[in-house]
Amino acid sequence: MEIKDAAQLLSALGHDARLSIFRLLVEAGPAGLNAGAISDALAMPPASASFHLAHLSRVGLIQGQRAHRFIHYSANFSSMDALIVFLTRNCCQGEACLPLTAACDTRDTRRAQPAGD
Amino acid sequence: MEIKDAAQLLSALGHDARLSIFRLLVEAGPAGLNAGAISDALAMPPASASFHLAHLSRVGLIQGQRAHRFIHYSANFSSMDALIVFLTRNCCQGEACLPLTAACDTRDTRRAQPAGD
DNA sequence: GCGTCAATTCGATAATATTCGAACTATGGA
DNA sequence: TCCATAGTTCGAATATTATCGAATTGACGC
Repeated sequence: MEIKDAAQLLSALGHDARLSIFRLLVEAGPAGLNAGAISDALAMPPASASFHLAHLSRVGLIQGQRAHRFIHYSANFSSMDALIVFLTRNCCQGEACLPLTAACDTRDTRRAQPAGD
Repeated sequence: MEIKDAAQLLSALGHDARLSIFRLLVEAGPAGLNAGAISDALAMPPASASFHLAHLSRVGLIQGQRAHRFIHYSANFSSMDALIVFLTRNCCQGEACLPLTAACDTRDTRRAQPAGD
């Protein structure tokens, strides 16, 4: 991943509405949610939700798949993964700079982490 | 960390110039770099660099400390750490969704990772 | 075909961010 | 005090982004 790609992803996430959508989908897991459920959950006008969903989709952070009359959106975990790797690569000259991230093994124990809520 | 705070950090990083600065400082480690070295390394006019440094500093992703005539900027690793935790919290319904991040233990082995460059 | 529901696109407005030369402030040395 | 250097702030043009009602497209059942 290059600077431009990473900046595009970060910029897409750097907005309250889009970050809320993305987090919702990240927590929803691979099954995802349809557009109506998203705009409903976040009390956002459908047109606004659609605008932001299109943006997230365009940069590859989420994807939508039509099922009958609904479009199910889900987070693209691998692009989030790549983004985190980009951010932390060659970091901090070998010091242990990310204790919370390190403590999180990206599996089930994460849910028990004192994540600083 | 709340949505608004995270969005502010992501938005700050969501710009080529600022992301380049931040990555430069992340790789520079705790010692950091002074403003001139940064604008020099990135071929950026001092006024532009200063504008972006101020932005990153305002949201807490970096900090500057004066030393004689220089101001040494360095990355704030703990805010990056908190941001990553925020992004990945309660994610993916317990599936192992972040293999690359998981493979990175945030210590010295990271530098040997096949990070997908 | 027609009505209905899910979702998107259009469009016009409003707000916010970016750029960077020039002027300015701060620090340190002669 | 005066000069040089490091860095910031000002300012004004430019560019980008967000908002969301209304119109539109697409899918389904009847």
